[in-house]
Amino acid sequence: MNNIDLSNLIFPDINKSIEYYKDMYPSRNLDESAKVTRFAPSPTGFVHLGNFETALINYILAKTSNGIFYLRCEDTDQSRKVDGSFDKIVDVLNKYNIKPDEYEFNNNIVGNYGPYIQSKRREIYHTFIKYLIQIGKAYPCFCTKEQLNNKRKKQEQNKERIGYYGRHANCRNLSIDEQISNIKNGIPYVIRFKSSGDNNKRFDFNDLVRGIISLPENDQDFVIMKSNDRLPTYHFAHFVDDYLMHTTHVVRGEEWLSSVPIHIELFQTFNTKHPKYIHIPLLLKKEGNNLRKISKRKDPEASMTFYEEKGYPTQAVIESLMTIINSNYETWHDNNKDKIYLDFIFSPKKMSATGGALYDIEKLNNISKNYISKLSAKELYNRVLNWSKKYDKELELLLKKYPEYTIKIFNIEREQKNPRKDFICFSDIKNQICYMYDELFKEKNYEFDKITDHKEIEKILKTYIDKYYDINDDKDTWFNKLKLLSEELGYASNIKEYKLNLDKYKGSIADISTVIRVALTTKKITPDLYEILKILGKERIKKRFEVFYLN
RNA sequence: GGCCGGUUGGUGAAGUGGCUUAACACACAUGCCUUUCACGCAUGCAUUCACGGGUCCGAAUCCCGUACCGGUCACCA
Repeated sequence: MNNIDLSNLIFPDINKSIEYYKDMYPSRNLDESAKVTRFAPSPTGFVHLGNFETALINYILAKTSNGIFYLRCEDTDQSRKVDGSFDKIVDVLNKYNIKPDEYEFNNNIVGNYGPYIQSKRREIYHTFIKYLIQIGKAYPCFCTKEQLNNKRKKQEQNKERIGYYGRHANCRNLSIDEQISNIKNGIPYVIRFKSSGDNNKRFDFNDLVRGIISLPENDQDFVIMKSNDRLPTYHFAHFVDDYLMHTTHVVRGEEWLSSVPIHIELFQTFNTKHPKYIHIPLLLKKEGNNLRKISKRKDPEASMTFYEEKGYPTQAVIESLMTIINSNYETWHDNNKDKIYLDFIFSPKKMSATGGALYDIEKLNNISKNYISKLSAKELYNRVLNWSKKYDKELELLLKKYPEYTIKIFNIEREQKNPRKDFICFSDIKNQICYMYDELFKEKNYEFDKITDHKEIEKILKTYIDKYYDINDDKDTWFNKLKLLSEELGYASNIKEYKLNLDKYKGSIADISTVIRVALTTKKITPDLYEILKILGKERIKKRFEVFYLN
């Protein structure tokens, strides 16, 4: 009995060689500088902001080098798999217009290096594992979970390095006959890689963000195939897939940095170059005095659905991530206003290696505010309408009922050099302009400021509407009339004048405007009053004023 | 506990030995403009780069030590 017999016993149906697959997936015919990258999420739930950041960087790397960006579904952990979550991932990528060149979706394979779903690549993994067994670089391990736990406890007690390595790797020394009879007796087993590394030796590893790092060689006999579903673990699937798919750059979270020795050893075993690695810092969040990983459960902003529900424009989300990804991005963008993020030359070295980038929602708000302010009224209308279809039915109805009217509202202090910036995201809008629609003008918490006396309010409103307001006035005329109104009622028409003679006046034109504004909208803060009056129309103005008339 | 990474204002950070009396942006504050709100503009906001020591004419930048924070040590990715 020898390794060949063992490998045939474990994989009786595998009869292809690794050469077969190497031929099947030849080198990609690309320029030397072209980068092949991938987004390789596991379908375990919703899309995390950090995952999305990874996807974005991978995409940028490929697109800016005339390379290939592909999507690979890493579903080797069947127990954590959540139905429909891969669809969500595809959906998010689509929304943000991050289009993979190669992918597999709904049984439709695009690209020559598939399948792109790991659970469908079982035969390929098995072929590689069979080969490793044959050359004596992998072996079945029959240790139970309990035995492994005990081993770990013992190691902890003895203050030894924890793990399955060297003399702690019991099953490594089983004879072929023992292995074969165990398998024939139906004892469950995993396949482990037989490491030939030495933990006391070190090697230099070049991480594209951090530079050269000295790491110890791997000597762990890590698991490469799980026992019940016979699927590979991440480490092995990473090697096989990125090897056969000819990935040139792997972008992943910092948590993988400590697995690098394992991955390097795998690539070395097959005498092949490993891809370049870009380990990006984790997105962290401050909680009290401690930092922690941004988490799906505690932080709504960790999920990409948060940004969609709130109605942040996708461009704003990408912009804000770009400022995190490369700190010189913002300056570049200010100097290249007409360019898009794909024109920017991304440099991993410019990435912060600080393991503590706090995702700053304030920053996103600012970027988003600016972005929305630059949209035309028509464009904004379309975007908000589109958003409302899914997230705000009431708003959708209104937008559809009053398209022209709404665009007029959106156009107040917009489409000019320095537009107004008061919408952070689409979900913000309804509340800010609710007073423009009678249907939404229900909750009435009038924010009167200085003048609260009802008699005075009535007098101001009545005089204004009866004597002064004319919807056809141009802005100067309108404003002059406001001055006349102020003077007639004993208020200063000029603020400076008022400040100089506080006791001469009841107040100033500012107080008069506030009364009109609040009576009309309930709010102290609104866009330009002249425009609002004009858009509301005289009838509606009258109605809103009448509420304040004492009988 | 072992190994790896990190530590510059309220926040993201620039900075790799002298051009830094620490850039830029967000946030905040004040003022100007202004009918209000906003926009815009102006000003302010780290005498100091976790701490201690060393090298040097010169250190946020190089070296050593300490502290703290994060990651990892699964048949999860």
